[in-house]
Amino acid sequence: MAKKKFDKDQVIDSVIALFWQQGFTATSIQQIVEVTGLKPGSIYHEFGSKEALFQLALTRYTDNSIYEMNEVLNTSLDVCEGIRKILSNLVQLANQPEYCGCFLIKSQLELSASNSQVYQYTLASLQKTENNYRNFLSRKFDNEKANCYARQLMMVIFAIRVYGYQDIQNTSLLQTSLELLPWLQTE
Amino acid sequence: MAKKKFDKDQVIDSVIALFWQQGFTATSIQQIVEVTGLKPGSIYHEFGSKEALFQLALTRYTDNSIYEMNEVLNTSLDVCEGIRKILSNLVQLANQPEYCGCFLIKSQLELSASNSQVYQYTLASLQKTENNYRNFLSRKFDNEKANCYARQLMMVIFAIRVYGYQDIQNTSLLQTSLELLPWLQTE
DNA sequence: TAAATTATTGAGTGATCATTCAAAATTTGG
DNA sequence: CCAAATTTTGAATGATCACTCAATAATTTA
Repeated sequence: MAKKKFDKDQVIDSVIALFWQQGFTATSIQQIVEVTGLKPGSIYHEFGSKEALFQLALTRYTDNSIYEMNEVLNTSLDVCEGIRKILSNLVQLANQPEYCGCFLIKSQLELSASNSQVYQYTLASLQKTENNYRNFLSRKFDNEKANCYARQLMMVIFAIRVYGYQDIQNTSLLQTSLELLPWLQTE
Repeated sequence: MAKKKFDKDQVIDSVIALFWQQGFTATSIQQIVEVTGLKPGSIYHEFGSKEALFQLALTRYTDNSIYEMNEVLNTSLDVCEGIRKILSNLVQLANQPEYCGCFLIKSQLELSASNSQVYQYTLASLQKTENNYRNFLSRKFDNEKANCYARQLMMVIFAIRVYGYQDIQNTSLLQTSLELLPWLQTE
């Protein structure tokens, strides 16, 4: 067996930014060739298709997002403080000049008309995210409340992700988010 | 002057659905040829470019959306009732099987990396929508409150637009929206 | 009706699209 | 070190992309 020369993980990493910024359709294999340094043949030998590579990139993004999310949540002493930290981080991202939204949401909107496997994946992943928040919230709240709050939280996160393109002052987006979720205030 | 044979407005109307569903990049001139019955030459003679036609389609969608929004608002006796009707309509749209989100938001996310004129238009249009809500809310609330509530409302609307892809039961999305905006309850 | 003006045509432009594959290079097992 | 296995190559595939333009058709003006 011949050993692989290039690092598959590294290729996926460099491709994430491309797909994230431009979307699936607007990103060409040629651009992937330029960014990765691989030739078309190598890309297709390793990944099979543009769509399969896109799925790998999106999966890595999602897994990484959920991992980081849980890291913030699990290092917080208070449940609500953890959520607040998450929201604060999202708003901070939204205020960066090179902000390009949420890869998962962008993909969902772009591919919604196709009903492809990748689109189904975005649906499932966002549901998984909500479930993750619900589980975390049930540390503090009863099941009914955790359920309601998790959905509210998801909606506010969606809102931040989209509103983030609008350039308003740094603090305002976070403030409005906290107004929408009064139960986040522990005091 | 030779009289025009085809109805420009009608062409734009048939093209809206195409761009709305598939996005700018994924929609080809060939598809536009098929849908409108026009030949490529006619399309370019009349509209100049794919992007210009897209802009016309998006502008009509936006103008129409704001018109319909104001129609609902102005035929409501109470300010909050008007807003509730808007939200209810949006949720109802989101629950239709052929739901394809908000054309403006989809375009914003797709074109955000390009920083094109169309992208700038999406930013301005969504800002205009928020201003419209703020003006309406100031019928009932003082300026400060109208400002806060308009932003909250925009965020909830963004959230509905995105969450709408997830297939949850009909009532749940509206209920969560109303939970997020308790000031909508007049009683 | 004749001439001028404009709309429409549709085959054709070169560029770029995702993808392929036989050949070359590389690596490993014996 | 040789042979088998695997990776990598990169030119080439046909399809499709947005777009053009000289020719034709339709309409208006004079």
